[in-house]
Amino acid sequence: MCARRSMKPTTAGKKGQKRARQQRFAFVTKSEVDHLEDGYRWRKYGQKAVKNSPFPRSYYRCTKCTVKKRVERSSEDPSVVITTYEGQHCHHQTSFQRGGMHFHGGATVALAEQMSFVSTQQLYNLPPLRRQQMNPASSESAVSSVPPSLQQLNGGDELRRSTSYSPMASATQTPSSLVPPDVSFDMGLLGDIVPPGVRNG
DNA sequence: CGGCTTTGACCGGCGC
DNA sequence: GCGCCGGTCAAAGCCG
Repeated sequence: MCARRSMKPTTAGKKGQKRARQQRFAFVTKSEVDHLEDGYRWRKYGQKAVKNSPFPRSYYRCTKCTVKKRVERSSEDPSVVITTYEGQHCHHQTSFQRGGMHFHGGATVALAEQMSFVSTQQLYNLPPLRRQQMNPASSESAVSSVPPSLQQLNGGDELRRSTSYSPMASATQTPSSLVPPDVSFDMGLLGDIVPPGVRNG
């Protein structure tokens, strides 16, 4: 209303570094709620309506660190929520591990099993497909090893057709197949979300 | 009283 | 060079 941001070099002031070069990890989840409880405290700091989807995109930021989370619903399947994590948590879970009985100990595991790990690149390959140079080979993308199922989609137009998130359906049935033990999820995010024991199998 | 959510506006980058 | 889009901030309001 008044003097908004006097001089915030943050908005996009990273002109030198262009855009955040933090690890990004996106995955698809089938949930009614767009806010997935991953054990961290998220504070909503913005919401914008995107062209790709009739649903608005929500922006969350960890109250403990600078990790950001983007949540948007699929334009095809309102029940499908696309969550994109940016950055790594440098702290422990705030809650849910003790009093947060919302999920028991295996909550994280269940969560991971529900999710379909999709490389950000795939998400950026969706319809709009504007900037391809976003992450050509800078390995900026989160996942280096994409499951065969996903690769298939990545190679075909299926992803942007109607089977958008077919892998998710499979995930509901055979999640293990989507996440081979070879996958190198060194992105802290996954590591924080999924216990080491689970990642190893 | 504190914390979180909501809404609008502004900025920066990229595409055409 | 202009326009469009995405992303973030900031203030106000509401709820616990």
